[in-house]
Amino acid sequence: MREPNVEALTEEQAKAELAELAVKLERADLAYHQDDAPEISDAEYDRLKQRNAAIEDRFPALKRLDSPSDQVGAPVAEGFGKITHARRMMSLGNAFDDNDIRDFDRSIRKYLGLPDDAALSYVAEPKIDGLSLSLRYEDGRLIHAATRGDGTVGENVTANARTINDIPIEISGAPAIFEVRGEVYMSHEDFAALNERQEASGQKTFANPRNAAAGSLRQLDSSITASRPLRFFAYSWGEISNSFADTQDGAIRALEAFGFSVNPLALHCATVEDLLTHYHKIEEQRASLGYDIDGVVYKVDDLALQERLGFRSTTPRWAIAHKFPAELAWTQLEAIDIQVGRTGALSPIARLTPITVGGVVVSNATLHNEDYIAGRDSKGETIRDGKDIRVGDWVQVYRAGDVIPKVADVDLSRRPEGAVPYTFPEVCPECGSEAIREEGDAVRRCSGGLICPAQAVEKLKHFVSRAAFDIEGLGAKQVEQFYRDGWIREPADIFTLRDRFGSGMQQLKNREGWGEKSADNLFDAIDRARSVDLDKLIFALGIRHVGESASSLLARHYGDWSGFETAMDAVEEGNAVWDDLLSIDGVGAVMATSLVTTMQQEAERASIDRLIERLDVQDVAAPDTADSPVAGKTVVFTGTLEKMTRAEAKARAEALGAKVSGSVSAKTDLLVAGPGAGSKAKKAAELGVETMDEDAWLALIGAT
DNA sequence: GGACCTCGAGGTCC
DNA sequence: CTCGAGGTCC
Repeated sequence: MREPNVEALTEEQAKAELAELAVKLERADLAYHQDDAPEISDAEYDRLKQRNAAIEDRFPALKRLDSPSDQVGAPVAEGFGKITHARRMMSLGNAFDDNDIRDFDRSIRKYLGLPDDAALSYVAEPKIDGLSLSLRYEDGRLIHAATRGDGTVGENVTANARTINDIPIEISGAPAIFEVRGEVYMSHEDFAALNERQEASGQKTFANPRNAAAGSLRQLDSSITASRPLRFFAYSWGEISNSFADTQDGAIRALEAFGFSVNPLALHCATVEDLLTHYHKIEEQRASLGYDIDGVVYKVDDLALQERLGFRSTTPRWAIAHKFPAELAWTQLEAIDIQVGRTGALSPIARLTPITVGGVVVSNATLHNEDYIAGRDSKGETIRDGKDIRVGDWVQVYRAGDVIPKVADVDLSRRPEGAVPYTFPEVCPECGSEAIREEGDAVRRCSGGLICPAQAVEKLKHFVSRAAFDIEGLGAKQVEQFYRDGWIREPADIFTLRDRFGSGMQQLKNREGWGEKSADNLFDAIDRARSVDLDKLIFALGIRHVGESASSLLARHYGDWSGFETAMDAVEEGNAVWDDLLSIDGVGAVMATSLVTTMQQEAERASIDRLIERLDVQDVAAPDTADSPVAGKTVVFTGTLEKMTRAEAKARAEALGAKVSGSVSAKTDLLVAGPGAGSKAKKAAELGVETMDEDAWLALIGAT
């Protein structure tokens, strides 16, 4: 098909085509360099490049930061499209010993209101150490495949998933809409062979099968993925158009019948003790399985109960991962360095003689805080038998959760002569200000505030981060560079960058990696960022204890910047504004104090005022209450609930936007009364509060 | 006491 | 992106 003349393109078409060209050219580059097997002819490649340049010439503003025409410093970006999961992909809670599992069973019984001796069965299966993938089938055909991503939005890796043998392109017998979830992994044998091939062809080898699988699935060129021996176990599902099983065990059998590989070690267990027996059996077989596993997953078998148990913010209540003990290794502690964070926290880092732990070379480990180094935990209790950590010591390290390197133990018999206990600095190593440890606080903090360069830089990094201003072309690295050069010292400086260098932009252009276009693009991105939602702005300020969710609460409460600002100016502990602030569900005294102290601190506030002048702050609308019959209502439960427990009733009501309270007052909108309701029902009647029974409530919220 | 959030940390890959 | 400690809220 012939493309339209460049002159005839609308800006929107041009943008779309540039995006397409970027992908095509990148694929071609990759195929050419990595594969020695170009996908398109040289002539075609040149034609695409020329067209890309022509469109960029006509629409200079549209030129991408990762433009294929830029030879230097053009990082690979957005190779994959995004897919929003129809159902969130959750992670699992972790357990580390048998007692954690008994607690898990107890808490489920409590939530469901089941007695200790009632039957409650589970399914146990190995936790594959790979990466999770969600496959969507419609009418039996694979529509797309998405990685987990942040759980809500993943990357579209459909083309790559199609190359995996264990993933059927068509299935039969499944519901019309069927999202299968499972784990992509690589076997030990295939991993070893792949690394041999990589080495033979002079390419870099992978540290472990997990990384090899992840790297292979995220190839932009699916022909490379096809050459990698990936496998897939199905174990779960997302959106389905109709139910296909009553139990977890039945679901696994059904997945198998539909044509998926399922793990042969999945086992239905009638009791917790059976789960633990199976765990230890799997642990014994671990080395001979032929693929990496990092624990055993337990799930409540009855799907109706899973439904009732539901989810916490990131994990289901009805499943848990029982992790294997971490691998340990001994190495020497060469030094202890101190890093200063955004809030001024001084964090000690162990510099270690590099050593391999769990398939990865570790050279740093966190030491948390000064008590941890001294051999005490936050409650003053002894850890590591009270042994302190000294520079020069031989220390045992492991990767907690198979990720974070930590120091587990110290070998006193090998302690070098003359080793002295570590003295934690009482002065900030970055700015020399006093570092103060508040009573009852585990961390020591630099008191320098804005004068501390480390804090200033970390605050700026936070300001431009993804969840805050998210300015394209201005990442952590650039911020550091700009700070060092004195161009950006506080957030407001970002928005005057163009004015300052508008005419003398030479300085920026002359810098390595910055062409005229990329500088222009940066300024355009900054201009776009001027229009910012109130919640993102509050979050960006980087106030201690005020994170993403608190910022959103505050923004919704105050609505616009002037409302927020007025309140912050007027608030005083104990006055009406203070009470109003604390009335926000989720805001307590500590957060409020931190917020108010910061907003009323002169230097800090002046900096914020300078910033606001440069911005166009967007109001935040009140939460959408349209789709829930009880949103915003205050509900009280009383009497015996027969179909659900208190905790369950509360969680469900809150999920629908209701506020659940313990006692009836004039503020109460609705009383749900079971049998045996007493004084509360009476009081509700006196106050004229609407009252209904459990069945009416369930009908109201559309549950059965 | 449990759930949730904030914060800070290191490691790997594209 | 992951995890865990510490802290907070309910």
